[in-house]
Amino acid sequence: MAGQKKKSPPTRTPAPAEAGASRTSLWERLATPAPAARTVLTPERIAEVAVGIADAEGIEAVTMRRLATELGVAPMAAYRYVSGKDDLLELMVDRAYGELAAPEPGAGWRETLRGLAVRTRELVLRHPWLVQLPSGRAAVAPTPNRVALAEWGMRALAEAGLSADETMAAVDTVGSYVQGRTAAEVATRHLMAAQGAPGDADALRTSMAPEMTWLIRTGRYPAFHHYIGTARHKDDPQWQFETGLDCILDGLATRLHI
Amino acid sequence: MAGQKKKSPPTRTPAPAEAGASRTSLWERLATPAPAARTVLTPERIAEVAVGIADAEGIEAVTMRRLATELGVAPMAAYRYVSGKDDLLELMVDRAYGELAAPEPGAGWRETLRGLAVRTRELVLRHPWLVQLPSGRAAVAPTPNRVALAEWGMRALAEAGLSADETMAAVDTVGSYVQGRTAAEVATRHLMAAQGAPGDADALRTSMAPEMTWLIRTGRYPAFHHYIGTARHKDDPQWQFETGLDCILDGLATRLHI
DNA sequence: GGTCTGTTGCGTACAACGTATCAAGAGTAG
DNA sequence: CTACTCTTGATACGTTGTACGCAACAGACC
Repeated sequence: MAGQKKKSPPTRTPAPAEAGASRTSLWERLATPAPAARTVLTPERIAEVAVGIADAEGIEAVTMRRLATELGVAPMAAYRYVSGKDDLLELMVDRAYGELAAPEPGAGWRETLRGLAVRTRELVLRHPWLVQLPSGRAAVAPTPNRVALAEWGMRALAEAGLSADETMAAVDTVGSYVQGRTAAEVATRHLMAAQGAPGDADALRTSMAPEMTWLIRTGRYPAFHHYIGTARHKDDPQWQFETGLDCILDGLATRLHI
Repeated sequence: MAGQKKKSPPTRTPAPAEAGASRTSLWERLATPAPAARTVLTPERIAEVAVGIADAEGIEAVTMRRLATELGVAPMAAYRYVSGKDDLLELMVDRAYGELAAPEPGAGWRETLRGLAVRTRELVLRHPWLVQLPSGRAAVAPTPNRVALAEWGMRALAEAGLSADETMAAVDTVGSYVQGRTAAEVATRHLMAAQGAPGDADALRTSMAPEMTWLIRTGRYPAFHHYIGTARHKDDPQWQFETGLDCILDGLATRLHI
């Protein structure tokens, strides 16, 4: 089934320029076992190098030219494997999510879901660009390893005897929370890191982004001001993340009677 | 305090090119009452026109040139008011969030939080680009109207007698969920709208994006396959949103004893 | 009313990006 | 060795964001 004699069908469609209609899903294209010729470039290597750039210098440093340079290859070479930059980003996302290991089957649904959420947060902190993708498509694209994450969550809930709708709602709820919360955490960290305004000692004292400091001073947000002033865990994103997560898991247990 | 005689201080700093160090927060710059000269352009009009473009043709149609054309103005004119495209996006986001009205004070914390979440989802569905921003900074920037949303949430929880940490955790948890869930919903809708692959009747029957269909067929995701095949509310994002939201509200009530 | 001052908008220009297109190269099968 | 196919290179184009300097206008004061 691998190699035919004459007029062998093209083994891998060369990234069909995303022609509106028949967009074969990148993963489908990549699944053909790569018939081997002069193979200098592979999707894995492309993804690995791109992830390396993004980790080291941020997602905005990942340009097709920079990637090519890093790969020691001409600027257009990677286009044989990805149909455009969006595909590249999807490849990167999938590689990153590939770092997540499957949960051990023994644990209960709650421990499993909690572990997946916590480890996903750690993954995002390791690769902050996961929640800073410039594409919007890649940010939520169903890549194989990302779908695997949902699969694990659903398997964990199988024991609970929920309906299909309830199971999906539970998994998606936790997933949405993780995505939203980690995005906010990474953004906050970036805002704080970018501060350097002189004379804004308030910003450092209250550990707040300077833009936020000014907003607070307008007096439009008394409750916000009060709470942010007295909160003790304000600089403990892990506590915030896990507190919210535990609330959600409580809620699932309560409402779904599990 | 408004007009001095001679050597009057410059009334509005002309968008200081974002010089790393002293980044005055856009909102601070805009707060100076605009000393009136030949005012053809205002931040409000810029935001309004930009939002109009994004609503009609998607966020990728919003370029500085296109914006200038629509404003009937030279390409660089808007740079007097925004220091770059990121600022423009922030302006747009804030204008969109400005559509949200403050909740009525009478209701309890749960109804208020629920109403804010539901109405925020409707807002995002009205302006899908809110969760497709190419910047990542603008996507989570604390703009005045967005902070106002958090403020309302905190005021609603004031009656519940929670600690500052608990209050912030509750508001941020709901907010993160809304952000994550709506982003996924908008992305799914886009994926489905972009489908047109011939011969993929399965995609339509199961109302799944074609990329997802292929992934499922690999057999790597049996639980996912099973649940998505039997779920009845699979095409009812509102049900999914509200179910998850109610779970979270339940969880807050349970864990925080309110 | 004339002049002065500073803000507002315009025009040009450039570097960087994503990507289309075609030609050349490497490798294997016969 | 020859023919064929897949892979990479080179070149180039259109579009984007934006730096820079200059011209036009409004109002304040003499």
